Amino acid sequence: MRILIADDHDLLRDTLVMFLENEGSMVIAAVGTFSQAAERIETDAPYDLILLDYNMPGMNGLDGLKSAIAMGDGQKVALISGEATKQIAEAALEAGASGFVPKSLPAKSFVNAVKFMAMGEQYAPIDFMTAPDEAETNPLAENLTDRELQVLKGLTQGKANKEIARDLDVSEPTVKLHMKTLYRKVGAANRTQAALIAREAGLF
Amino acid sequence: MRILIADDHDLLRDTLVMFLENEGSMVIAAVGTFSQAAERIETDAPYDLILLDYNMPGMNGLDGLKSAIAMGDGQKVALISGEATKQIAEAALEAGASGFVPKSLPAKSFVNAVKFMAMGEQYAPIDFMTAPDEAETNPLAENLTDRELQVLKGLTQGKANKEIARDLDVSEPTVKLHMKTLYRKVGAANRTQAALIAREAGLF
DNA sequence: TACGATCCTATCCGTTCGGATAAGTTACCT
DNA sequence: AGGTAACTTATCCGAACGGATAGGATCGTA
Repeated sequence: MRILIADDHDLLRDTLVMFLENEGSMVIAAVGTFSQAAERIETDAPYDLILLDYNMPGMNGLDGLKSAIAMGDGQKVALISGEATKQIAEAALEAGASGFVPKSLPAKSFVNAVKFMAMGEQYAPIDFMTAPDEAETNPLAENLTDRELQVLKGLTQGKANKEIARDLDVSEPTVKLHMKTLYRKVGAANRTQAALIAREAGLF
Repeated sequence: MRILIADDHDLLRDTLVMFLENEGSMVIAAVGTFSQAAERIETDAPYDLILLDYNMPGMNGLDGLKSAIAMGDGQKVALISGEATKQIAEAALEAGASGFVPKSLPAKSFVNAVKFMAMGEQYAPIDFMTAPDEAETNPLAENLTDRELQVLKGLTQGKANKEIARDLDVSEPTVKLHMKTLYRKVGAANRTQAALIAREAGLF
């Protein structure tokens, strides 16, 4: 079984290679950047499974995953990550990944997951995926009307009321009203606070 | 040689334990949170070396490192991390850590570093420590005077000029002047943009 | 149909901002 | 001693903002 591992943490990569090869019946190739991984996929295909680290030079979020899937010609590509959220994992599976493997997984389970995915199954740790979305989409966005969200978006881009009014094709007083009400809703005393709160909540 | 490893990534922990024990002459204890590590230090001391992950439940930045050093009664404590910056590494060594080990280290070097530190030496990878500060502390902060930074800090807390003036014990016109000049310096058209830019840059 | 929620517009008023200008004080460096 | 940079205060003015208030339009639901 041929496996390609791409992770920029040498420490994990080296120990992982040793661990997997110890398992027998596995041949592991390991690289440290996405571009190296892409090269291997080009020249060294096919692999039974390709593991890509989410935080790795060249990955650029899920872009790397997607292009690896595209160029892999049917090869199975899975995401591995230490910090990624459930949302990212879902997006990865959505994009066609064979699985998502958090680094918080015990090594034994990791081996099983690798075998599982190499056989063509889709893998993701149940407990990780069923964990409640932290505070759902956003406690903020829920209470805001569409218009208020649009105004807030303009605000987080540092725009003046007048600009926002022009963008939304409404009058300035209208924008000011939405502004005032959304301040109340998000608990801000002024526009700067509102903008920071929105950013903090990960909006836009 | 007794080693305690605390890291919340089971994957790395498991493989690492195996790798180190394979080396012979090492007895490894491994836990996944800072509180577990603290417990081991309390009951299971002494260790020849204690390795703490920087991103781990309960660590709270360098607080965990410091308290581990304090309670360790002379035991050597080192920091291990995948994402930490050079600044953090320096602060850790400053705080009395026996070393700093990035996860980007090859497994072989890792073993050497562990032995080195267990012998009482201070370790940190040269290339990592001598790497230029990425764009210095912050391209922004460099050009701002002390006062301007203080004003900017107040701004990122959503305060009004008047509040900031009171906090810094200066008059409001003074704050406004600093405001104006720092807008120019960071390239902001208004206070909201300045606040967002500062946050974006990781200031405060 | 009536109600309520949402969205839009408008006016008014006081406050806050943003910018220009002028000028004083320290402190440090040459 | 002179020069420079940073920090400080002040005044003035126009623009933007924050809040209150009072309508009107639309839409879905009771």
